Formats: sequence, structure tokens, C-alpha cells
Amino acid sequence: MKECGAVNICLKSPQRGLQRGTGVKKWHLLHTALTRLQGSFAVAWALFWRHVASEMEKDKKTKQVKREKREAGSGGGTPGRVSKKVKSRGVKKSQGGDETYGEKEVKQEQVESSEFQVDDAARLQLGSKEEPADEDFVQEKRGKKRKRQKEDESGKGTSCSSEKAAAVKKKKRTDISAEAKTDKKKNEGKLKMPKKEESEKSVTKKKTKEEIEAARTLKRKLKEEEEQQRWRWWEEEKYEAGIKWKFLEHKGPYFPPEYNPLPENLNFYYNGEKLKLGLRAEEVALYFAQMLDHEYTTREVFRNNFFKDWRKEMTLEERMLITDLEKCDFGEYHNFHKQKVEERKNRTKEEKQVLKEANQKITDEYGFCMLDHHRERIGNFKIEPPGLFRGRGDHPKQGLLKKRIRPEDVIINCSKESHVPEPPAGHQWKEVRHDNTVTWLASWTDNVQGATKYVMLNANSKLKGEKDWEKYEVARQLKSRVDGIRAQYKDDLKSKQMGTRQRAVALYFIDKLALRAGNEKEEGETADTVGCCSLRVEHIMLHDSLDGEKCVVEFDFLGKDCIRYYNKVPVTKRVFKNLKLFMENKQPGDDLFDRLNIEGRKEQLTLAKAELKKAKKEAKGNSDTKLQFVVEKKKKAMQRCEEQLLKMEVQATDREENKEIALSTSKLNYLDPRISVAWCKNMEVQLDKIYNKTQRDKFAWAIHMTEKDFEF
DNA sequence: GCCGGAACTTAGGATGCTTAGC
DNA sequence: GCTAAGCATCCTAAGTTCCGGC
Repeated sequence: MKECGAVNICLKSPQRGLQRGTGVKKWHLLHTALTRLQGSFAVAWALFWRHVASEMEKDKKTKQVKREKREAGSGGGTPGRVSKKVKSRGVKKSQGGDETYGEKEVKQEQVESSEFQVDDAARLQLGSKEEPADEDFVQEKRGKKRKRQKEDESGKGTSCSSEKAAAVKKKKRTDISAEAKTDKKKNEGKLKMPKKEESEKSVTKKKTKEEIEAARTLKRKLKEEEEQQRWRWWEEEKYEAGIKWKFLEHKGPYFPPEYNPLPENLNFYYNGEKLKLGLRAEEVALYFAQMLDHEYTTREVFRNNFFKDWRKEMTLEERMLITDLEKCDFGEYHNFHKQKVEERKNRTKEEKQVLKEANQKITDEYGFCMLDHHRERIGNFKIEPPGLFRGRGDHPKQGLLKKRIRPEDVIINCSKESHVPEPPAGHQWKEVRHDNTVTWLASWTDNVQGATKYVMLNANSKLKGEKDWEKYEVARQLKSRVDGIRAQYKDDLKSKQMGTRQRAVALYFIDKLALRAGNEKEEGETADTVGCCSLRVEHIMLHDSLDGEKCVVEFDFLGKDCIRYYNKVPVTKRVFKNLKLFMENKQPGDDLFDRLNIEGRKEQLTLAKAELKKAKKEAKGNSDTKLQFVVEKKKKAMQRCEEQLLKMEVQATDREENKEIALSTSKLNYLDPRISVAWCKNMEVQLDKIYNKTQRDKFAWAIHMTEKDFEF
């Protein structure tokens, strides 16, 4: 590891931020770790442990409910039964709790006390001090969050929209399930089990105490065996730098089944006329038909891309005839697909079991490899099946055909002395390599993005675990250097060199807001997303004062996966002054922020509705085509407003929901598992309260090596 | 030092299974 | 017994960083 004090970052252009360079890379390694582990740490950590506290609280409640049930007896109704939603709300927000328990206050205290312990424990583990300047920042942020919660409770502000959006989502789901229900009812005659069988089933369901105990013992035994068999690679000596393995043997990737032609009686229609498609065109048409329920197929880019690629798969005759996607009717293909999905859903237990066993067989054969004479699980041993590319957001390539991968496209990587996997009959591999400086087992090039796709090991493998361990070790080292980095960028904020100042401001944002670094991207190849270093002038707005705060920066941009980042952040005077300077004589960009205003859209919609009403009134009883045209125009304008509002509301909901997603992401990728393990050992909390089986496997190295006294 | 490709890690969405609540 | 919510897992898109060649 190089000295991270020597921050060496080059700049490309003032508004486009940092460019790649060796110094940047070294610094990024450290700084990404810093931002993920320190910048967002407090929030992620507090949220995470609040979740743990919530789980523990839930556990307590469940036990109490059971106790109450026992006490009340079986004939006494369900006194202890409480809505799950109410329960979790009571714990999570520590307010408006569950009155049925009649101990709201006691619980409030318990929750507050566990939250206090959690935050306190986190502070102890981190051993970090807050800088005076940061203190203001953090306190204000916290204050805002509380305010927002209050708004949520009263049904005002963003939560209102979020709830509406959630309701829309829910409605969509309900509609789908209602549809499914109808279909299910239709099938009921066929599928419903005879009554006798049902009653027999319920009898067999009941297990005796002995059986339950035997099952428990077996589970315990299996767990112990698994533990004994676990490869304790962390207790072994590491290989020399760059060497990933000494021996690697596997069966090669598993290829998806070949295309199965549709039944003869299924038809595709073009311009109302029945048309029999050739196999290639039919296959690609089916990919589109399968997605008809998805919003993707309504997007212009998706439709155009699909149509362009679909025509490439057609015969000359088909291509001459099919020239307009609007005239294509995939209805029968779509219904066929829906029917298949429904059939899948309605499979009997036995059918499911047969399928499960067949899948297990495939996994047993292709899903494992021998790595240095240890059996390791492969993460993605299946070759990605063909289909239509589902790029996120406004991806310019969405809808393009992802072609079928053949063995001739695949490079195999294994040991020279291993048994080289056999390609499927009649095929051969593109290449067989013996490169032990890489971790992949097979690779191919994806035709849509030109990117290399890899077959790699599972998260619980040595190769992945070792990397994870290294990552957290880097973060650990950063602890002693972070003060120096901060001091340097603070100093650089007043540098005479514009480039240095910009770097300092970028660092300031990454440190305070945990933004992604933001690399350059090829225009037209991917959606227009940015990170900190690739922010454009249009993505920020400066406010001398806002909501009683001075020097506020308003961020609004699309980040990774086209997830919108919107934040208003008070910054130091120097940062603010620098930003003003950086924006001088540059194009301000679009009026993005005006149009994004959640109340503004509503006003627009009200206006559009009023105008439509007026136009209708004027056109009533008048056959003038001009007036009818105006009505149509106003109607479309109103629909557009409605769609835009809905889109924004859904985005707002997604932002709220993403908080939960971000929490699990933090747990899996950013929080050093040794901290969590040590905390559990100290607090005598079972590890399975915070990590599920997969996560315990992934972090086996941390679980085994961490003692109570571990310090980050 | 720059550039581009390779080699990774991170993370959203789909799907299927399980469980709580009615 | 039914349903919805929660959860786990799989799949793969979308990022970041490394590294070798010029």
C-alpha cells in the first residue's frame, strides 16, 4: 500500500471533475473505503443496529404473545395477536406503538434504551471523534430527519406522494393477483386435491414431539459436520502476490436449453393478417411478447432497438413484409407465455420436488469446482440465456437482442494438470487458458455492451472471502490516515491552483456525503448517470440561504442504476465560495429543478384539467374540427401531466424504499463483519439474528477469527 | 502519464418459498 | 385455508479499480 497522504489527482476539465490516473486510483481505493466505512458509517451503523434492536424486540414480543396465548388458553380468542405492521412500526419509530399490549411506555423506554446502546456501542467500536465543523452538519441533518418523520406521520409532505405511489404499486400488484386469482379459479376444478387426500395431508402434517426433536438433532449434526468440513483458508499461508490458485478443475459452464418452437396453432399477426414466422424470428418475437406486461415495451428506445435487431433475425421475405412494429400483434404469443407462467405457479408439490431435484442435479454437476483440492461453490455457473437487453433508466441500448452464447464464444480457465471440461457434443471452446493470476473459470463477450462476462466463485469461497478480508483491512489502515487526508483537502480548499481546489471540494463531498467517485463513461453507450467527479453544473444549485440555513448546495442527479440523488446540504463558506467560482462562465444547464418541483407538478395537473374542462365546454355541440382538435390536445397534455406526476411519486417511494435496500447493502459490503461479530459476542447476541445462513457462510472467516476484544 | 480492456465488486429486480395474520 | 408481506436466492446490469502497452 502506497502512502495515502500523497494525494495525487489529475483533473480533466473544471466541470467534469477528476480523470483517471495512477494517483487517483490509489487514493480512490482508500477513499472509497473511507467514504463507505466512515462517511456513511454513522448512518448505516445506527440504522443497522436499530434493525437488530428491532429484531430483538420483535422476538421478545413474539415470545410474550405466545405466553399470553398459553395463559389465555385455546378457547379465549386471540388476545395476543397483533398486526405485524403495527408491531414493527411500534419498534422502528418508537412511537404510536401497539396499544393492545398496554405497555406502550415501557416499550418506548426499551426501544430508546436499545437505540442508545446501539449508538453507544458503535461509537465505542469506532473510537472516532467528531470534528467541530462536522458536528453542526450532523446535528442539522438529524434534526431534519426527525422533522421529516413528523411530516410523514401527519400525512403531509413527500410521504403523501409516497403513499400514493405505494398505493399505485399495490394496486398494480392487486390487479395482477386478482387476474391470477381468476385464472386460478378457472383451474381449480383440475387442480384441487380430493377432500380425502387433503385431510390425509393435514394428518401427516402433524409431527410428534419425538420427530421434531429428531429433526432438530439432525439439523444440529449437519451444522456441526458442515463446520468441520469448512476450509479454514484464513489459517493458511497466503500465496505469493498475484497468484490466485495452484489447482483449478471444473466442468465448464452450464448452457441454457435450445429454443423450443411454439405450438403450430399459435399465430402471429401482421396488420391483422396471420403470418407464420421462421424459427429465428419467432424466438426473438417471443422474447418481446414475454415482456408485454412490462413497462419496457412501451418505451420508444426499447421498441426501436428491439425492432431493429428483430429484423436482423428475419428472412428476407419477413423483412420485406414486416416494416412497422405498431402493426405487429404478439397477443397469442403473450397469452401462451402467461399460461406457461400460470402453469408453473400451479405446479403440485410433487412436480416442484421433481424439478427441484433436477436443478439440484445440475448444480451438483456444474455448480462446484475443485480449487486447490477443496470443493468450492461457483457463483454463476449458468451461461446467461438469450433475451432482450434490460438496461436501466434511459439506457440507449435497451431492447437490443442479447444473443445466445455458444461454446465457441466461451474461454475456459483451469489448471494445466486438471481435466479440461468437455464442450457440449459437436462444439468446441473458443480457447482453453491456464491463468492462475485470475479468479474466473470461464468468460465470454456480451454482444450488446461488448463487456466480458465471467463465471466466478460464490461469495463464501476462499477467493472472494480473501478479497473481502483485504478490503476491510485497507479500511482499517485508513483509520490512522484519515485525519491527514482531511487536513490536506481542507487546506487545499484555499489553494491558488483551481485544479487543487476542485479536487478538495470533490473530496469534501465524497467524505461528507459518501458519493460514488464517478468515472467517465462513453456517451451514447450507457444511461446518463454520474458520480461525484462526473457531476455537471446542471446537477447542483447554490443557495446563499435556504430554509434558515446558509450556503446550501442542492444536488439533483441520477447516480448508479439511474437512482436519483437529491439532497440539500449546508456547506462551509469556503466550499460554497469555491463552487460559485467553479460555475462562473459555464452553461447553467436545463431548468431541471423547476420541473422537478413534487407540488409544481400537481399545480400543472390542476391547470391542465381546468383547461381541458374549458375546451370541452367550448366544443360541446359544435362540430368545428378545430375545437375538437383543441380538446384532444388538452386531453393529451393532462395525461402527460398525470404520467409525470406518477413517475415522480414512484421515484419518491423508491427513494424511501431504497433506504432499506441500502441497509442490507451496507451490511454485506461495507460493514466489517468482525465488528458485528465482536459486538454479538460482547452482547451475547446470536449471530443468526444479524446474518442469515448465506451471510454466515460468506463471513465464515470473520466469525472464526474474531474475538470479543476485536477493535476496528 | 494516458488509454483501453480486463477483472473485479456492488446492487437492483425478478422469482419463489415461508410465515404471520385474519 | 387464504393472502399478503417478508425473506432468500438468483441473475445480471452497472459501477470501480487494476494493469499492461504505448
